[in-house]
Amino acid sequence: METTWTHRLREAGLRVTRPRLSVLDVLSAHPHADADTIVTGARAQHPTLSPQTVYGVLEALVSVGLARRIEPAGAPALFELRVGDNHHHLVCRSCGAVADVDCAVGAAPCLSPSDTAGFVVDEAEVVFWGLCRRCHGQAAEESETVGGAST
Amino acid sequence: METTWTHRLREAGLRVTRPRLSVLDVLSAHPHADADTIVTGARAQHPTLSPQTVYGVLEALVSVGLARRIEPAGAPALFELRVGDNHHHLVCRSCGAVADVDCAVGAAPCLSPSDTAGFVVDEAEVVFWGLCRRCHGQAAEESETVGGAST
DNA sequence: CCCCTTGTTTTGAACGAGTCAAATCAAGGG
DNA sequence: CCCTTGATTTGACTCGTTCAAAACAAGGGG
Repeated sequence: METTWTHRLREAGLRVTRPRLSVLDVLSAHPHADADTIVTGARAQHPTLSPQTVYGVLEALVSVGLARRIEPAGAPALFELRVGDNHHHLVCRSCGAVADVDCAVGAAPCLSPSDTAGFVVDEAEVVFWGLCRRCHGQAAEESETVGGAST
Repeated sequence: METTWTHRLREAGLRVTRPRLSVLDVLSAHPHADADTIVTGARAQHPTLSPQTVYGVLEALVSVGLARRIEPAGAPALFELRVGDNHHHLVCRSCGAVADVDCAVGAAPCLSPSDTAGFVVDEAEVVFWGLCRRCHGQAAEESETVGGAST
């Protein structure tokens, strides 16, 4: 349904505007998009949209819990619509691709550090670093080539 | 021993210079310092030290494995000398204080996401978010005051 | 249906953290 | 003591993001 976002926005106490619907559309199509990707994508529907507006929309969505911001080290922030389940992420060191992971084993094993040093912990954020299938495949090919085989 | 760092640097194939020793000193005293703190601290020993030099030193230390860089979301990067054990961190949402945590339960439970979506994972990074003892205490005091009690 | 209020968007400038590049300098082997 | 090469310095610059003021429009009240 097309008007689902309209309802979600109003339920959250936000006005329904074109920039917001465009951003939500882009996020549906790109589940882990950075601000720049969102600006570019949203301009398909709203060509005059400015980056600042997108930042404003994203902040509004995050603050009412319709979107979540993730910030992998060394990369611009990413936004996703999957909220409320505190899932984690796989990040490719080579191409930056991101995939979702449900919390590792059972409920929330990572929420139990052995010694919290007096901290009251409310969230455990986990990032798995590695290579995505494609980049890992390329790395393997290259080492083969280096090894001698060609073509 | 004062010359320990001298040996470590040489072992790593790095020249021993004043900026490097100063940075290492500051990191010993501040186990989770950001670049700015390091610049300020190191200037006690080397007043003309520039930020760019510190960035250079830090990059050198990280690249040879004498230091580790951590990047909590929404804050400047921090550097620490505790390396080689892939421990994790507690971060205070209020004041930014950081404490070390040994990996949660047993060996490395977090290194086993249920479904890796084709990724080859080489590291699991865990950040526990919450409030440190001091900030949690202040928050409690304030809600008490709001609730009615005083003094 | 129009007006008014208030939240949004727009415009444009500014910021902090970090990077890049060329020139100078000094560590430490010969 | 000199020379090579890596390290530091200087300065400009980039990127992602935030700030502020003015123009605008969503949508409730009359």
